[in-house]
This record gives sequence, structure tokens and C-alpha cells, in this order.
Amino acid sequence: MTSSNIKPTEGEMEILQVLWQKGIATVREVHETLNKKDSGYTTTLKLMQIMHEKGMVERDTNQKTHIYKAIVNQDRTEKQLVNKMIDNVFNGSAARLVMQALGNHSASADEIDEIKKYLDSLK
Amino acid sequence: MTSSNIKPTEGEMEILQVLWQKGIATVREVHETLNKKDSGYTTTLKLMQIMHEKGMVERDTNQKTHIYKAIVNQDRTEKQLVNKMIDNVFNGSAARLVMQALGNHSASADEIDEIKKYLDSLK
DNA sequence: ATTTGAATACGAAATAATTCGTACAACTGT
DNA sequence: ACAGTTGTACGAATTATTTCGTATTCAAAT
Repeated sequence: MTSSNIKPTEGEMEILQVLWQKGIATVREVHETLNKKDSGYTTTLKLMQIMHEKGMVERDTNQKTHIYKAIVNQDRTEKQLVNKMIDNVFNGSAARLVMQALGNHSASADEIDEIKKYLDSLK
Repeated sequence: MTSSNIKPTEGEMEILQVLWQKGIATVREVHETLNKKDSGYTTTLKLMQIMHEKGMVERDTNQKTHIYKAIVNQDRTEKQLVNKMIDNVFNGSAARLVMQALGNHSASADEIDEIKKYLDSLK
């Protein structure tokens, strides 16, 4: 087990995504970006406070409105989650994951080209 | 929301994997395949019973020792999980997931060829 | 027949994750 | 100054998931 072994919950991942994308954000900004109709502002607040306790995010509390920033590394976190899925769901085969991902509607022709380029660059 | 929207928990996924791999299996077989030192036999049993209630597995109870079989479709379930990850972790970009997966587990040359073939077949 | 071992059933505890209510502090505009 | 708005803090309820303990049943072996 490596030094920083982070396992964000689903809710935490959603928040991290916003933070990674925006760089920094207030609770309100995060809450509005994920516009969940099914849960209130204080839920997002609480989650972010917990993430702070866990050391996943840092925050600037100099102003009344705190400003949050992700500490956990995006790339490392993504790798961890992908690896876990390859392991858990695809019996260790990255190729199977990839094909499953590409068989989806979510892969556009552009994306496919991009991936081919990437594959070529691997050789 | 589609007709059968299944969201296996992590524990359920582990069991499903064994069932998909073996075709059919008893609780004992499943429990021993996933040799978890941290939880007992009845835990696996209970999980599989719950999965049965949820309609994820079927079982033959003609013998004392029940024989389980996955009902949920492997391919569909995998797609669902992958889609969720693309959404949750990669902001909707299948390409980013793929690259993360390939950057990781140094995919073998064979795997890469296989994937390229697959990509071509998509056009 | 009786004991022993392996199996199921199932309630309930333990743990994890999410959600909310409410108190209170700080800022805004009048 | 003070009413209204926006923010944080945080305990507690709710919901989901995992885990176990114990009762009971069935079958095999002595």
C-alpha cells in the first residue's frame, strides 16, 4: 500500500472533479456546478468539510466565504480508480476495459481518432 | 432509466465476477475463490441471498447445497460501470479513460494491436 | 439412532455515506 | 442600527452496505 492511498467516495469524486476543473472554488460554486436537485447546499458543505478533515482538499479561510482547492492529485487518483476497475471488473485486462469503453455510445469518431494517434505514439 | 438498471455494490461485483467466470457456483465455492481473510462464510452467504432477493442471481435449491448463477448480464453491467466512471471520473470523455488505462498497465504490443483492430472495426 | 459437520435463514449489530436541521457569525443595504 | 441574506459549524437522522451470531435443517458417518 503506497503512502497516499485515497479512496474518494462517489460524492467526493463529484466534488473533486469540479475542483480539478476550476482550480479553486467556493462551496456555493461547487454546489451549483453539480446542480443536484436532490440534495441541499449544506450537504455539499458538509461533504467538503469532511474532505478537508481527510486532507483531500485545502481551504483558505481568510474571508468569510472559504475557498477550496483539491490537494489530491488528479492523475494519481484517476489511475488508482482505473486500476481498481481493471482489476475488479475486467479481471486485470486493460484491453477489455478499453474495448468496453469504446463500444459505448460515448465514444465519438473524433475520440476514436485521438485514441488511434495515442496508440501509434506508444509504439 | 432503462428497464433493468442494476447497480451492484462492490461486494456484489466481486461475487458476480466469480459467477460469470465459473458459470455456476455454490456459496462455498464463491467464498473460497475470493479468499477474504477479513470476513466469514455467512457474510458471503448473506450477500448472495440479498443478490437473490434483488434478482441479480438465480439459484437451484433442489439440493441442500444451493447452486447460484448470475442473471444480470456481464456485458451490460460492465458497460454501465464503465459509463459511470467515464461520467464520474473523466467528465464524459471516453478517450481520457482509455488513455489513462493504457498509460498505466503498460499494455502489451499485442493488446495494442488488438485494440487498433477493434477501433478500425468501429468505423 | 446419535453425533458431527456443513448448509441455509435471518435478525440485528457495526460501519460507511449521505442528508438535513438549526444555531450562530458576518456581511449587505437601507 | 437592524432586517435580510449568505455563510460556516456541527450534531444527528437517514440510508446503504457489510458483517456476524445463532437457530435450525439436512446428510453422512460412526
